[in-house]
Amino acid sequence: MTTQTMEPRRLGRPRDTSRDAEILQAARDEIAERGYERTTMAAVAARAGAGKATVYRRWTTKAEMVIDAISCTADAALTIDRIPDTGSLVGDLRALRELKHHDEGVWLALAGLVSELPHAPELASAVHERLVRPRVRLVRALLERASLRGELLRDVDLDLLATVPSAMIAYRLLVSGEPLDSDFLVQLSEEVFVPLATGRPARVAEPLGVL
Amino acid sequence: MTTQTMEPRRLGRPRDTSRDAEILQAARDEIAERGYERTTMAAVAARAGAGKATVYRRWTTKAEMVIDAISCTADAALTIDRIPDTGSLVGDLRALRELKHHDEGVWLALAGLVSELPHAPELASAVHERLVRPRVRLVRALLERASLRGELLRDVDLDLLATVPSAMIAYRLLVSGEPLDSDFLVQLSEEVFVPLATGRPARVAEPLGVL
Amino acid sequence: MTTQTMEPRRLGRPRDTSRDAEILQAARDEIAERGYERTTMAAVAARAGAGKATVYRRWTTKAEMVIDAISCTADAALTIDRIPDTGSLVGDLRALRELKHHDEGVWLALAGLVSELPHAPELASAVHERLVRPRVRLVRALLERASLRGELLRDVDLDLLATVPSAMIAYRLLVSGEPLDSDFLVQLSEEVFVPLATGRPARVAEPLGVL
Amino acid sequence: MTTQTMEPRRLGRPRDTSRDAEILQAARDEIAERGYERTTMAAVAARAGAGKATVYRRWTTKAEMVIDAISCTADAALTIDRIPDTGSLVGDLRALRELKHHDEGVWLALAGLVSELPHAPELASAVHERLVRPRVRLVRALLERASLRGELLRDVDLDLLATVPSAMIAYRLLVSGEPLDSDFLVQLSEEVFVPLATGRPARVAEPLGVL
DNA sequence: TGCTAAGCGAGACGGTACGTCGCGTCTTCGG
DNA sequence: CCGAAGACGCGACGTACCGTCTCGCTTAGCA
Repeated sequence: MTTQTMEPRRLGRPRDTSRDAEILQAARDEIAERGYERTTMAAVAARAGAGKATVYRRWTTKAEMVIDAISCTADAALTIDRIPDTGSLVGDLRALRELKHHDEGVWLALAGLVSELPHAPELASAVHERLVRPRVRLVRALLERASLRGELLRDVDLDLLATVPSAMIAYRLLVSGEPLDSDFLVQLSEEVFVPLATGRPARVAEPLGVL
Repeated sequence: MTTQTMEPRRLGRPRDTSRDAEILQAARDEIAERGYERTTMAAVAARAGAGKATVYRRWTTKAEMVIDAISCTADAALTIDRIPDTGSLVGDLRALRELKHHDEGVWLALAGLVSELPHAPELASAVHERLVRPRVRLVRALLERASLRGELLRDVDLDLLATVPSAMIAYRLLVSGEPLDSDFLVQLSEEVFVPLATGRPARVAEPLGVL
Repeated sequence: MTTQTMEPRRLGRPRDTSRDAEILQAARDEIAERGYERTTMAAVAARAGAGKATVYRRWTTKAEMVIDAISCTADAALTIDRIPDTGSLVGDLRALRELKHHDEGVWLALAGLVSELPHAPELASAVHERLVRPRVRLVRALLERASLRGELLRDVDLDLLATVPSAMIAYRLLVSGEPLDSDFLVQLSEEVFVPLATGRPARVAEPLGVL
Repeated sequence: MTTQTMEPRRLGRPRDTSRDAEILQAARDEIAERGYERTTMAAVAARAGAGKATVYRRWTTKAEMVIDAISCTADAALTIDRIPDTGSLVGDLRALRELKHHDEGVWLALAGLVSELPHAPELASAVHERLVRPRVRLVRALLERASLRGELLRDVDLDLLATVPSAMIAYRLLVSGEPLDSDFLVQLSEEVFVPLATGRPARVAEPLGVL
């Protein structure tokens, strides 16, 4: 047995994989400029200097393409390894805030997909797997780290707790339409998330906003 | 007594107000069946046995119509008056849960509007005023009632806190796609919201539904 | 019984029949400028200030539209009544040449349809009925007029004979690509058609070209 | 012996000239089945078991390929040498009819090219040279042979006359859509062409097919 | 009672995005 | 270097939906 996969040795000209990234970048740019709804497949293709067929060969649907576009970003690969252990949950979160290049774009692009999710299970699972889960998983990892330190309340449900930041951020961007300024992020972290996890009240005396 | 408004005394056939409710019901049905994106003004009109002009005479936009459709429901008018004062925040929330006829429909319809909000300020404020604010306001009223009882932590930000339940519910329905079962609502209330507001950990001794 | 037709009393906004002519004119203009192949439905619609749907509502196919476009012209309605009886076949043809506003456009548009005819029977019969037959019928009527005068040979097949001018004109425009100059038309008439019909040789002594 | 041309001695694998004929045959088959418009280069290549590049290496355009396809047939090489001198024009034409393997296919393929001719001069001249001229030239040669015999009218224009059969055949196949049955060919020859050339009426005593 | 203006169902209108398909070129691989 | 396969840029196709406009009718309220 030569190869472990049964792929039948692709014939013909292979996909130009460099076009993938260029098209996804064009998609991100269009979405950033015009929003999901007003983003056109033709415009994405034109911006990437590609034909529409080249786009549709890769993604059969605008939604699929957008998922790839917004999940293939640097900070999508944000893992617990890149968050230094500062010795406390509140410190770790502060470190996380400094790392994150404010991924508003991801959430705003998600806005356009939300209406499709209930009727497109594959799309929903892709969104979940690529966009939602990584963020929740990272928070959960921080909670587990804090748990090892003994910072957490005994009986708290980590799975539920880990969704709180994503929920609050999504709500602020998608529903109430306010920006993700750092005041909000600090407040979310130190007045909501940490007290909830540790059972200790927020340290209100401390000046808000590291940045 | 003349009319108090300067309306120039409408001539001609008056609008048939009974059509409003029928159209809104048709809109709700279509949205429930097909989702916001796939709902067509023509389909709503046809389902209501009306012409498109009859619909557009009342709402200039699909989004506006949908807002009316989903905000004109019984539990949209839920106010603090209808929540009995049970003597504790956790009890009040339990009463609220019993009152609420699970307004999933409202949130799912909201899903379709989310993508338009960043580009349609009027729509955004309508959504905010009609859908979001009433729910947040109700929660805030419950918090104020609890505050008078002395249940709350001194320095908690009521405005931020009051958005937590809406945020968690929106996230569950719109983003993670899970249903609003009562286990979740109990957990949200008693493991997240109440501890956050009062600073006291969840009453873990009490059975929390199935889990 | 009220009306003789069973038409069910058309509902809704009636077609704006004035758009028909404007679209057909736009189609003729586009075809004249760019040729049949390069004429686009979108371009025709845009030139007519119409939407594509308005065009497709009337003609489901480019070919159908073009047939209408080229058959709804003034000289399409050319009948024997408008050809004065000059007393001889050759004179009648001369009168015909003066009447005809050189319908090259019709034939050139036909060029684009020719490739579809063998596979589209409806199209073929439309082309035949609207474009070909009227021209052949006119010539045949002139032949019959000449026959009453006793100009014709006894045994000539009028049906076949009547197709000769159309065939020669089509061949010149579509196949050999030469223009329909008046020398050719005179020669066709006086060296080919009249001798063929009457059995008398062309009158070569006479100077060619009335015009 | 070196090559007589200055071609720089082609390197590498020589072109497989057997593919030419296979591709042209595939092209003819496709055109016969689907018509020129609906014939696809990809389909021709696939039918020939070839890649599109193999096709385009030989002909830069669908039209060019089709011209080759339809001009590389046996009776395309029909010359005056193969028409026995029967002693009369009408006899020579009868001999020609017996030789010709009814080249309907050529004319039907031409149908698809007609629409391109006005905008593609090279294509037009190729069509003219390869398809039209040989047929006209053959007829003209027969006319010249008849002229030597003294059969023709003195002042007839041979160039114009020689196009009549092609024009009538093209018209019948491309425009009126009727088949090239032998009745028509006989009538064309003996009631139209010969009388026109010789000035003598058709020999009506002889039975003309069915009619 | 009849007039009049606006409401009504129906559907045509100008736009615009969609996803598909064909053309003619280009790029990879194996022979 | 050829040949098979197929990706590429381009752009037309025909469909669907949006929000507006227009048709002929119905229906209230005023005269």
